[in-house]
Amino acid sequence: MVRVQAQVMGKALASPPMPELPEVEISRRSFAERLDGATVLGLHMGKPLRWPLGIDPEQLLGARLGLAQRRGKYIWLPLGDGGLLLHLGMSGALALDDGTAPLGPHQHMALHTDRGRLTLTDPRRFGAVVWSPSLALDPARKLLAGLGAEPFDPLLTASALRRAWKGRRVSIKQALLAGDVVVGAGNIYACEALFLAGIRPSTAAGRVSELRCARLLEAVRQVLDQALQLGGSTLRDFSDAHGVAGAYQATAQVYGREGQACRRCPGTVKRIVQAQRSTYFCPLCQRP
DNA sequence: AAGTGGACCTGCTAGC
DNA sequence: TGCTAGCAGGTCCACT
Repeated sequence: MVRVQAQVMGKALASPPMPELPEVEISRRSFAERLDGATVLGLHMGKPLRWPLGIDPEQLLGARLGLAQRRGKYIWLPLGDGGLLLHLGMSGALALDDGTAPLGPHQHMALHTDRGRLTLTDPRRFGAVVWSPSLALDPARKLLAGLGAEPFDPLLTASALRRAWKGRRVSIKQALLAGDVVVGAGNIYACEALFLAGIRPSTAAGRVSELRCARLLEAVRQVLDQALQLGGSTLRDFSDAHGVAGAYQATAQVYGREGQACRRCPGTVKRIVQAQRSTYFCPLCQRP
């Protein structure tokens, strides 16, 4: 199991980065094909997660799993007549093993199948495992209803972003993070994408021109794609189902780099707080 | 309608 | 050294 110290420029991060879209997608890929068609032998739930499971695990015995899909940061795992909606919250990680090792204190879900055991390790328990009779019915319907477009959806365009954000007075950083227009950019990637696009995070979303929306969309795609290729950003909490840690974090341009030199210009990376979250940016590269 | 802030939770760290 | 307060963050929800 690969474990890399979480550090940036020699300085330990205050807290590990969280699962964002690339991490969720990598998790999904790491077990989806293996469990497609598997039979459930048992489902064990540990300490309460964000919501109750919503079904008696006994009712799932013998049910067949389908191919796991992703929508935003949610994973939909078809199961029997319905499915499980999974969310990794801020500290969750999925792992596939042979089911022989005893469960750790933070492993709050264990799905035993004839092809291995899928576990959710989630120390902070902001994650979720929820039964839903289908994607079109509650609770899945309600949870997925407010999600914006998938960032790699070819139908998503700069003019669509411009239209959606027109008149909105919240900052572009908060608008991006809200995920109601485009999903997938959490705090890290939102900061990184705005840096790449040269947009000041505090700029009102409604004041971002279509040209800059185009740059931002391009930047979001670039940042997420790079993270996917590098295996996700998290070095400590996150790992895929084989326990392989990600390497994106080392390439961060601004995130977690307050007071350090900008990698593009003579400026210094600044940190501000927006909606109770840290935002990192370069005041010289990123214009209002 | 749009925006704001609280709640959830626990590991880590800075500061006393 | 040992303790504690504060911070990190994704999402939903209640409230303005």
